[in-house]
Amino acid sequence: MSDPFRLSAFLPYRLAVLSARISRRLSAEYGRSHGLSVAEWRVMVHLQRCGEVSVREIHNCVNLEKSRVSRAVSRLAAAGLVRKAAARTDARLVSISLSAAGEAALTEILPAAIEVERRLLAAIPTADLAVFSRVIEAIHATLDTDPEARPRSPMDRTADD
Amino acid sequence: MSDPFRLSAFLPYRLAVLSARISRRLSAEYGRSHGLSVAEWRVMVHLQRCGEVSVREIHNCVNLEKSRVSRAVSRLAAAGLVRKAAARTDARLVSISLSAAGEAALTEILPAAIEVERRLLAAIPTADLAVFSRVIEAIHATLDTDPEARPRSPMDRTADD
DNA sequence: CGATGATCGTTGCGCCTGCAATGATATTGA
DNA sequence: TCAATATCATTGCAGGCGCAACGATCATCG
Repeated sequence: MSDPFRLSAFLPYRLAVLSARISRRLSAEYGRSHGLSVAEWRVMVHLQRCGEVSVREIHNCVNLEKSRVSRAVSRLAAAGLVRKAAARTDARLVSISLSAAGEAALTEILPAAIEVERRLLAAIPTADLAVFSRVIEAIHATLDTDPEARPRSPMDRTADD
Repeated sequence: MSDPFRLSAFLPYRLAVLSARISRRLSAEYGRSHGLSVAEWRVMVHLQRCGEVSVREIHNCVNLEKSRVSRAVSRLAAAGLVRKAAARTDARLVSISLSAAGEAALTEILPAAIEVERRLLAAIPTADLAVFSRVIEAIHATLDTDPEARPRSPMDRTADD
C-alpha cells in the first residue's frame, strides 16, 4: 500500500505536541507557586507591560477569547492579584490593573519563566533560532491570507523590532 | 526601566498561538465535514495506521490522556466510525478498529488535511524546514532530560526514518 | 433631542478535559 | 492454589472553554 499517513510527521500535530509539552512544563513553574492558569498568566503579563487596560484590549493583544479574558480577570480579582474599576471616560469599559500583590507575584514568577525558556533554547545555535522564527512568521503570513483562518493579534505581528 | 517582558517574543506563547491557529484552521476541515474533535481526529488517524489497538496503545502513541482516548473512542463508536470489541487474549483490553464508515470518512478527510499542511509549508525553503524540524527536536530533547517535564510518546521520537 | 445601531463586558449553556477513584481482569510469587 | 499486586478501561467530579445571547452604555445621524 502507499505511504501511510504518519501523524508524528504532520506539522499541526507536531506543533500541538511540542506546545502542550512546553506549556505544561512552564505552568509547573507559575502554577505551583500561585495556581495560575495559562489565561491568567497571559493577563498578568500583559498588565505588567501595558498598565491599565480593558478586557477588549487584553483580548486583542494576547490571543484570548474575550469571555476567557473576562473570567480570568474575575478569578485574578478574587485572588487579589488584580483590580477592577470602572473607567472614567467610558462606563462600558472596565479598567484592569495589577494590584501590589499581583506585581509581587509577577516579580517572583517571571524570572523562573524566563529561565525555563532560556534552558530550552540554550543548546540551539543562534542561526537556527533565526530560521526557526522566520518559519513561524512565514506560516503566520500564509494564514493571514487564508480567509478561513482566524486573524491573529496585531501585537504579535510586530514581535521583533 | 529595564527591557520589559514581551509576551509576543516568548517561545511558549509563540508556539501556543501558532499551534492553536493551525489547529483551528485544520479542524475547520475535518470538523465541518464530520464534526470531529482533535482527540477524535488523532484516534482515527492512528487506527488507520495501526489497525486494531487498545486504549492504552492509542494513549501511548498520540499524546492523549487515557481518559481522553476512552471518551473519544466512545463518541466515535456512537457515531458509527469505530468498532469496540473485547480482545480475545486479554479481557481487560478493548480492541478498537475503524468501521467501514470510519475508513470512508478518513479517506475523504485525509487529503484535505494534508492539503492544509502543504499550503502552509509551500512557501518555505526546504533547508529552512530542515532547520525547523531540528530545532523542534532539540527542544524535545532538552525536555526529555528534564525530570519536571512530561515524557513524550515513544512513537514521536522516530518521526523521521 | 431621540432612535437606531455599534461596542463593551458578562453570563448561560453544553461540551471537553484532567485527575483521582473504581471495578474488572491478569500476573506474580509464596 | 490463592492472596497480593499490577494493569486496563471507565466514570464522577470539578473546572475551564467556546459560542451565542444578553443588558448596559455609547456613538451616529435624522
